[in-house]
Amino acid sequence: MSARQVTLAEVAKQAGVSLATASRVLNGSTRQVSEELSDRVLRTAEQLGYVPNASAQALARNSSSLVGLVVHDITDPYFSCIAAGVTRVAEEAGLVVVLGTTGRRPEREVELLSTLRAHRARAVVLAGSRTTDRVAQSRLAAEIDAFTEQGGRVACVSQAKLGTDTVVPGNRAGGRALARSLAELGHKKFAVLGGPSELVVARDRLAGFKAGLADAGVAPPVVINGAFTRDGGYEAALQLLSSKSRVTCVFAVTDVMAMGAMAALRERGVRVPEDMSIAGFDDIPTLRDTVPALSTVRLPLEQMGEIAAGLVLDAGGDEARTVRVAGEVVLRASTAHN
Amino acid sequence: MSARQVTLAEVAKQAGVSLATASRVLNGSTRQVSEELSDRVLRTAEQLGYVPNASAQALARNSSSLVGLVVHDITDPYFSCIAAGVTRVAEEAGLVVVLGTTGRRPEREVELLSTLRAHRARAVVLAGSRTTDRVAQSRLAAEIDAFTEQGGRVACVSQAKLGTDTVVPGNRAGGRALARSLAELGHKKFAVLGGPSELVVARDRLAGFKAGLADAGVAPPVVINGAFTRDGGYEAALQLLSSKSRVTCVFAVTDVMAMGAMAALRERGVRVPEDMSIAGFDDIPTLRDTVPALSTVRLPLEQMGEIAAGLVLDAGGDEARTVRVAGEVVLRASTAHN
DNA sequence: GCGTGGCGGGAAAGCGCTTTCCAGCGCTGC
DNA sequence: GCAGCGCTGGAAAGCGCTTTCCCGCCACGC
Repeated sequence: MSARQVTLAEVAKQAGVSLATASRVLNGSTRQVSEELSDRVLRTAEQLGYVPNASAQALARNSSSLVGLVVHDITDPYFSCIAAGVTRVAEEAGLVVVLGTTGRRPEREVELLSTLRAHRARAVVLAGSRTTDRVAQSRLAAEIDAFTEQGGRVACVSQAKLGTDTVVPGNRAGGRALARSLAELGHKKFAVLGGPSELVVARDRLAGFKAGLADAGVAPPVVINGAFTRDGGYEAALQLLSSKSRVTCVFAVTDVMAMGAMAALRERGVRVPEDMSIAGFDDIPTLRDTVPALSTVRLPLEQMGEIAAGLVLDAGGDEARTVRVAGEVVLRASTAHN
Repeated sequence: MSARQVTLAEVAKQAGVSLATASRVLNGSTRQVSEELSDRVLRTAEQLGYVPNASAQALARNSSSLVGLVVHDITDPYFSCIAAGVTRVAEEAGLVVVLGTTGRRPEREVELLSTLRAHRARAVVLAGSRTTDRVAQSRLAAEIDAFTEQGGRVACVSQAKLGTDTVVPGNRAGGRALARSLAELGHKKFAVLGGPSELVVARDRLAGFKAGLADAGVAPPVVINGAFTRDGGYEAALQLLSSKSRVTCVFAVTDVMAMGAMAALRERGVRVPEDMSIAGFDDIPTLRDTVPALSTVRLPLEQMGEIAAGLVLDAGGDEARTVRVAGEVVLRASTAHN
């Protein structure tokens, strides 16, 4: 084993041409090569099973074919959908996706970016949600600068005041619209299961929701913060149930949290939607199969990944571009009239 | 922008040492360097924000820090769980994961492997399910050979007669055990929603299930084949309902298919488990939140990813190793006595 | 005192490509 | 007839590292 790899030099020699010619044939050089030589090179390359060494190419060209993708947790449907979108676009462009997971640790994000920089990734999509932690943010910003200085491009999914291209879901507007729809159903007493207070996404959705309630002349909601996960939603719901508040409708700031919350309600014998209405945010695909079907604000997750990848791949100007993606309220069986 | 990248040479010059010394300091060379020089190098590297060029390192060392991961569809929880396991192990080992998705097209698998070979990935985990398509299989085998020839390692998740390290879930045994458990509940008339007949995983689970029924002295099941997806399960279930067969229990060969089937049953007003019991296979995390909770055969998906990554990362002998992972029958609310 | 061996440091030869630069050649235009 | 041009092919200089090889130095043992 470990038969040494076929190199361009071997192909060239075998075909009786120079290294330069072989290189020109086997890669879309601007230079023309006569059909005869070209054929010969192609044939011998094929015959020898030649595969160019990507590292060498990257080194010589000073640019690689890697695209980074940084997510918190790939098992979370929110992220895996975005990942699907990003990989689709990247693969179509003949690029290769490097997947990094942070486990929700901001410092991991910085580490990953640095690794990606080491690999001279040509672009990175950051799909983690930004925090309000000043220190973490500034370190991240510094790393992003270093990355772009080197000629790499960065795009974020979800808002980030980081001066990068960004795909911004309508978190605030979505939350607001949802609140109004729910108020129209006659609910008067709301609870919100919010994520960790330092997450911008969570804050925006909450703020939007509050604004929507205010629009409808409804009292502000009870807010319970929990982890941004299924179990976080579960815990938060339990906490809500054990509190004295008599709410009739609860909004979990992500679908994943809402699923956890529904499990908690079910366990405690609280019927959805008869005793309690519940809604989430994102419209992850698994929602189709919950019972009752969960009301939510639909975000085109895969498409968001595609857009982010698109932004980051076509050069664009120096200007940071922002693409807004609207959320659409989808009322299903988990929310009823009150 | 595009301020040229800090190179080792610059660090060396700045620190007043040779290239060799700088290299030795900044990477775990076996050679010792005096503390004084070492300090100086480290300090200037830090100060200049030096990040080694991974491509150059890969080229010089003739080995990269890339690990490939090939899945059919990253949004499928089965694969995303495995992916989580693989990335965890890879990241701990300081490696970087390259994610490739095939969309269930066998030729894509070959392409991806070739790309990974171009990148001199040091290892690859193939998480797609093998098919019985001879041509596709032999092309894949050839590509795997080429990859290993080059010193890369390959591991497969799910059985593959490909001569690679393999993590083998107990598909047959799991199917068999499940069948027996279900027969014990008193069911006499079964249906199986099988995947495409050329998928080995699907076949094995089906075969095991049939064997289990035979063990219990129950008649063979009605078999309906559909796509290996949620919608495939949905369609297959509809087909089952419109057929004349009066079955009381249905086994979908994957949880994802089972979820689709449950949706179909729900739509048609067939109550689970009162009118029909249903069970799946895999125990994907989302199962926790279906109603009724789905009976299944539990596979430690994330762990399988970890094991595969482990196999592929620690050198091991030339021998192809096989790790068997047992499935455990988990009966939940979706299956009832008959 | 001098060969020996161990050790820290540097020069330089690659690793497998890309790309610049130059040589040769057949044209055109004066 | 020849300067000038466009075009194809090859030689060779990198790209940023790692690693071999060599050199000088010091501590030893005889």
